[in-house]
Amino acid sequence: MPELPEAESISRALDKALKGRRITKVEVFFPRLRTPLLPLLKAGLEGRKFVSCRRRARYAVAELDDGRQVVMHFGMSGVVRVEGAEVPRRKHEHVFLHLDNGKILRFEDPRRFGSFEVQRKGKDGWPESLAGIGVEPLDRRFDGNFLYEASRGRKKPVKELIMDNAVVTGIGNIYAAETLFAAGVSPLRQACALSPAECLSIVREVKRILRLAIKWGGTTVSDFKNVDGSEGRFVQKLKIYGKKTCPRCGGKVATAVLGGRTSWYCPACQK
DNA sequence: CTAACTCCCTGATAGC
DNA sequence: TGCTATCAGGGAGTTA
Repeated sequence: MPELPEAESISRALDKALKGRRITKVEVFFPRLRTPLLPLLKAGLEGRKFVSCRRRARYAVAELDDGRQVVMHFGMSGVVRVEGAEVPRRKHEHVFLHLDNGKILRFEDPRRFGSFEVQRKGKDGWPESLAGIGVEPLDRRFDGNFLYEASRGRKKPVKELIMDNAVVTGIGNIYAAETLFAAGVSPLRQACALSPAECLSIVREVKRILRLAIKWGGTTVSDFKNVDGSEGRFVQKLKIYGKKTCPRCGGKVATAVLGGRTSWYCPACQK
């Protein structure tokens, strides 16, 4: 499932594949994903040229030469490819943007949790629809002090706090679990009970693990594929997510449901 | 303001 | 073997 590192891999690949390419035709094969797709047909995209693609949170944001942005979210099962018309349309490919080099930007999403929209650019250079979301986890502003301040007065479990996109963006279930295991902090701990040192440790591990995962091309768990069809290799590096025994102490890994998501943790190593 | 809930969706897998 | 039930997940929305 695409999380931040996957969105980063995709955005980098799309930046190369789309830069300078003009859209020649738009096709939509399903009325909506998480949001309606039909507005794409009326957006006047034909003739527009892509100038870049960058990541924000778990979105890939491809900018057009008129200042608007194609904003993609991959949900659980979203896959974007750039390939030719000789490949028959797959069952769950919902959007085609034909390009002036004969290739097609194709968006596939069987579970339709993703989104594919055209947005106006806001004052901060990012889509208006993303205004007000939290800080990027790899930004300098996300530091131990930031997390400590953000956790004051918050009684929810720390795992839910670091997965809250209004606080810090793009940390999904897998990376939250891996981070808290590396930091030795239980996902169940109330955020307001964290010490400054624990906040610093969590922040450091978030950054270390996300950078490592980006380097490894993301995590392939079931659905994720890179733009070139390759699978992320970070899955080989997972230490706690989906595991039965703790790689550190050999004890039994526990699970708990937090915020509707299964959390894996070692009760002996994470306090 | 926070917290706790629901909903959206398909495919893989488990169980009978 | 073929059915049904369960689970996976992010983000938006609602309610208290």
